[in-house]
Amino acid sequence: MSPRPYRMTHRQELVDSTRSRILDAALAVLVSGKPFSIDAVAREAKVTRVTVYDRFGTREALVESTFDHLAETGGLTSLPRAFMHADPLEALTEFVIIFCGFYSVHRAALRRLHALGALGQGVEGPTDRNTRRLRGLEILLGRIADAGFPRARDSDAARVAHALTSFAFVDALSGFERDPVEVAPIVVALIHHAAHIDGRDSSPVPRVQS
Amino acid sequence: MSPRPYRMTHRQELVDSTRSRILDAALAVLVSGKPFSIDAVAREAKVTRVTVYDRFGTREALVESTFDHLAETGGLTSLPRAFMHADPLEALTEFVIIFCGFYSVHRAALRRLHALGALGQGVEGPTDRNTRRLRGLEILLGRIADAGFPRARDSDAARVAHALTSFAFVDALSGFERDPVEVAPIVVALIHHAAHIDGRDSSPVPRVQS
DNA sequence: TTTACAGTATACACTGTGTAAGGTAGAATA
DNA sequence: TATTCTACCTTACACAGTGTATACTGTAAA
Repeated sequence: MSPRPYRMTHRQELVDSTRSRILDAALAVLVSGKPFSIDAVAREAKVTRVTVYDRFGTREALVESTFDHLAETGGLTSLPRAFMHADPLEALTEFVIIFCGFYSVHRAALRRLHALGALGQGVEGPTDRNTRRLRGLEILLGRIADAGFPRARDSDAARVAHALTSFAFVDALSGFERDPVEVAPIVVALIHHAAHIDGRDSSPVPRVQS
Repeated sequence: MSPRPYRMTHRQELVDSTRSRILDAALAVLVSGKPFSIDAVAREAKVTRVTVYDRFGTREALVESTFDHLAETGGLTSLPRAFMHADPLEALTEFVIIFCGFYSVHRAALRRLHALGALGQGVEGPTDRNTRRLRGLEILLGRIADAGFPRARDSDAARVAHALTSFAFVDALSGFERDPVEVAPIVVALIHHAAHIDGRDSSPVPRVQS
């Protein structure tokens, strides 16, 4: 009665392709402005509603997966480049710019995605997606601390930087007429202040740019 | 055929009371975590679903009214007090504290309310609720500019302060363990920096506190 | 050739939305 | 006091979306 072993190799590609077709469809529906229903997603993906439930189980899980899919395919892949700068301050700037660009491109989708996520009555515990940005900031601020701004390692600094680089804040700061990438310099300046990088009261004298 | 004139005096009180009973019920449902349905609100208000539609027309309008109801009855009434401080810097601090307190008390409701508002496919144009906070900040920053920090009147300053005092940012900054009122000092400090109140490069010398 | 599995087609129970029609009680008028 | 107006109720209906169950089809894997 034990089922015959069955390892999927070539076939897994088909499965994966329908999966990402569904996720792309979900994004398309989000951007379109039409109400986000499983039915609309399924139709857009040219797939049955049942298949969507089969892949993702619940509506909430589909939203979660769409979030991740967006992060993986939406432009955040260039993020490691930010960590390769020799100058940690430049690295931080690049980091912020990449995120603002990401927010800019997918603004409509992200707004609805965040709203849908907040409505799922889940306590919205810290997602790894969120903590990943926080970890990145901690690393960059650590390097900045090593470069002569020791207070950048304050526990507050990373927390504040995390909130300042959140989609919610960048979106609010951009308002209706501005593009998120335009406000990146403001975000960077605010982080500098929060991490005491603007040289007001950091004990060692910051490096003077020649 | 013209209807007899009918001015409601005493009766209007009853109408208003059911109206606010519905709005209180809406808040209760939001806080409870149960899905926000017209049905749940009606049951909580001991009123028929039809009555809710009668009062508010559509679900979206109910959400909007609930937002306003929260602002009117939820603690923002003490806001004028902030404008009575002689010292505009203290006024700004009080302003921020009042909003953070408001966010703190109604955090759960505000989260879901914002999510519901963002899902209403309306373009989410600037609500007066939002612009009212912006106007308040412009006034306070104007006074601060008059008090010796001219750059506080920069157009950017108010915009940034507005984003920094948004529920979205304060909520993100508070995270899961902190209370929104605790982060008020951080918000104030960031606004000071955005408005060049921290004395780094404002042309006239700021007042020295004796 | 046979089995396992992704995906389809269809149907059902359920919850929620929004509207319609007619009834009741009580305040506002005459 | 008798009448009219109106908030609110009861019931019902049409519709859209969610989530699950059942039986079928095509194809990759054994």
